[in-house]
Amino acid sequence: MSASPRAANTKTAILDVAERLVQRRGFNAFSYGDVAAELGITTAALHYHYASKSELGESLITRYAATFEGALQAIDATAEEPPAKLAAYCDIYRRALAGHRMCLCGMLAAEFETLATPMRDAVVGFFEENERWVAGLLESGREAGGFSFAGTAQRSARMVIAALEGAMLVARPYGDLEMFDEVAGRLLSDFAPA
Amino acid sequence: MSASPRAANTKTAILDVAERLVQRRGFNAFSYGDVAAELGITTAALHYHYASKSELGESLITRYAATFEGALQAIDATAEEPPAKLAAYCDIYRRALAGHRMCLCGMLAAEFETLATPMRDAVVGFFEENERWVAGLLESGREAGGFSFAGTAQRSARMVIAALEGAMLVARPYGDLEMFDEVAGRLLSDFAPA
DNA sequence: GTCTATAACGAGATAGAC
DNA sequence: GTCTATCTCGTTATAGAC
Repeated sequence: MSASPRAANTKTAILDVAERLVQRRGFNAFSYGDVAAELGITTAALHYHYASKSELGESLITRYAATFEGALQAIDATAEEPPAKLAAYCDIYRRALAGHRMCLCGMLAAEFETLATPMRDAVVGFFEENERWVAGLLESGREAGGFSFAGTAQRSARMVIAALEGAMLVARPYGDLEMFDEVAGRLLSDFAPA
Repeated sequence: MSASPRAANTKTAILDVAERLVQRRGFNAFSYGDVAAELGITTAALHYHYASKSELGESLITRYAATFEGALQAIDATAEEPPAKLAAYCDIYRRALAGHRMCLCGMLAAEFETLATPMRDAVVGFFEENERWVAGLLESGREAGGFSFAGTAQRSARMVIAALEGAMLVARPYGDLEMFDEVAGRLLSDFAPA
């Protein structure tokens, strides 16, 4: 065993801890000290892997977006109908909330004005990609007859994402997963054909 | 600057500046120094008016909730029909977004885990009050025939608030007011009778 | 790759003069 | 009611030893 595999593990472990802290407390409310203490290393070691907090933030978003994209492709790969796929999409958000986490990019959207440009661009990119995917799903569902809605698919996609991000935001203070389910359930039934 | 006529209203001026900073940057990303510098006073003077940052935060939410409540009563006092009242409700959020601001309590909801108990309670109280008001409006609209929706009014009210908070959250990074309008417009048309 | 040590700064908060 | 001065602590970040 060389020393290299260990390095990759530490990098990943840092991302894991930082990701959870950002999703729960926000980017401006976690510190290198928090992450270092939890991993049993020093902040200096942390700076070896991620030179600056902004750099760590960029890596956080990049990995999160890639994981999210993977989840979307997994949904696409199922033989389910569009309504079931939309439900699966809602469930991605639900699982984060069940872990007392906000969507990473939803949290960063709140703190948007305090972020460096590279992080801002990455956050916007995440939402654009999601909007594109949801719009595609809605459109194919409308063509297949599983969905019914007025206006453009893009407009409805924005509604879906806004409602889900907002549901997480508001349900978390209540500590009420059922409140999220109510919003998601209502969202799904809104697209059901009459 | 020392002869500012604002001197007698320092407490209010502090709230004004702090409120804008929290709505734009978040509670954890503004400091006594930021507020003091903008007002041309020292942080020591600030501590005279608000002994701690948490105390300032509580006053911020209390005033915000009262102002919001006043806006709701103003809507109630109009002779408009429920759909027009719901549109007016959406417009409260829209005006904040036009000023590049998140809803104060939406921002604090993101930072919820980092807040002291009194601030948490005040944030939850704000959302409960809003949910109550919107549910009442939806119910009276359904009875009068201006609205049509399935399920309980409370459930639909949660959907409305989640969508509006989420629309603000997601639209702000884009700097796109029209994106908020799309979500709000879709929300309003969803409640229109078939 | 991780450590010790420390720099450099900003934060919230307090004491006491005016 | 506001000031100067100061305290204490936490933060990001760097230098250099191991």
